[in-house]
Amino acid sequence: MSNNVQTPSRATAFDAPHDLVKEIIYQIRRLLQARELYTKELNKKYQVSAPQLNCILALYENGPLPPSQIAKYIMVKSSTVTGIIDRLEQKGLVTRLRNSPDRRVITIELTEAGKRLANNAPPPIQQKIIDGLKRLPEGEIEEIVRGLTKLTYMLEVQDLPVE
Amino acid sequence: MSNNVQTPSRATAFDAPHDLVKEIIYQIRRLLQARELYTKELNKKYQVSAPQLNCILALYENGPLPPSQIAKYIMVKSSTVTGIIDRLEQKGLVTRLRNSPDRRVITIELTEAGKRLANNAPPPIQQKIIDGLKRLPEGEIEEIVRGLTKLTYMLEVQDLPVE
DNA sequence: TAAATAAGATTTGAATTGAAATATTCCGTC
DNA sequence: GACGGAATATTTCAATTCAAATCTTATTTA
Repeated sequence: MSNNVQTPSRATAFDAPHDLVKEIIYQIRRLLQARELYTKELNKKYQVSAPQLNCILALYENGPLPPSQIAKYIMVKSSTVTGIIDRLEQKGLVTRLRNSPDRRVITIELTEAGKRLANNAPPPIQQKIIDGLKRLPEGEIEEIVRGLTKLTYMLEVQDLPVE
Repeated sequence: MSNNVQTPSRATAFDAPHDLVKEIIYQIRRLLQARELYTKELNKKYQVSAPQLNCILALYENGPLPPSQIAKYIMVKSSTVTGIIDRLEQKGLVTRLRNSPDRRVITIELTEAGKRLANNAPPPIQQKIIDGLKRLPEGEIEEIVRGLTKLTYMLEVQDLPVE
């Protein structure tokens, strides 16, 4: 992936849809802030943050995984996963196992408490989005997906570096 | 805004567009990671991060502002702004002024170096989107805006809490 | 006027994030 | 078997983010 910083080229009067672009940037920033506020709230009420919850759900859906795999599922670097696992382990929700023939690999496994949490967990994003989308005709949902996909494609994260 | 964590209601087979919802969550996560990778790269090449740059641009476009106003422009809480200003001040790009009759208020002002940076600034993440969007017909851009707006509307972040 | 309240900025503390450096282990080649 | 490189996990470091608490200053109320 080429994530290169480009040479400055400030928008001019000739950039056709400049206001629309501003609107898009603005909406993206809103999405991200909503996400951030939600994870803080989650943490207060359930003592588990969104990244931690995503990690738990990845393990619940896929079985025990090494950190490198978790990183791919939840789309963060593996150095980030280490910290998340640390905190989940402190809470007794996961355990680190060294049971692979390859002794570089460790396996992260849900404890019983971790499985219980996975079953009763709040959704990893606002229920509002899920509920809101349920009320839309499938065509509109597809439109949203198309739009987002175009954006991520522009950002060249289609092929996220696997590290 | 009520951003409350709602009672768990895991999606079931009866949730029609479940995979599409997952796809949406996935794409949002991608947007976030793209933003994060970009800001690291920016920081390495220009010694200024994306939030710092956005702060500089907000000041450039609107003139000197107090931290509380900057927070609104770049959509973060004001305690976050304090840290950003600290680092910009250390780099000599902005200065804190106490020139308001209300002595609680401080004003952040660009230095000459700060103005130079604003003029020659590397593009914030926007530029990639701008360049990408230039190649799309206006109708598709509007589609993207519509989709994002629907999402943020669902989150009821239309009225982001001002703090 | 005195006390309570509000507003603006900051401090503190915890979590996330990724780059870079560091171990540890494995694997191929010599 | 020894060495060099690749893979896996971790550590370290700096930046961002927000909530909550704190400090200072204004404003309102009693």
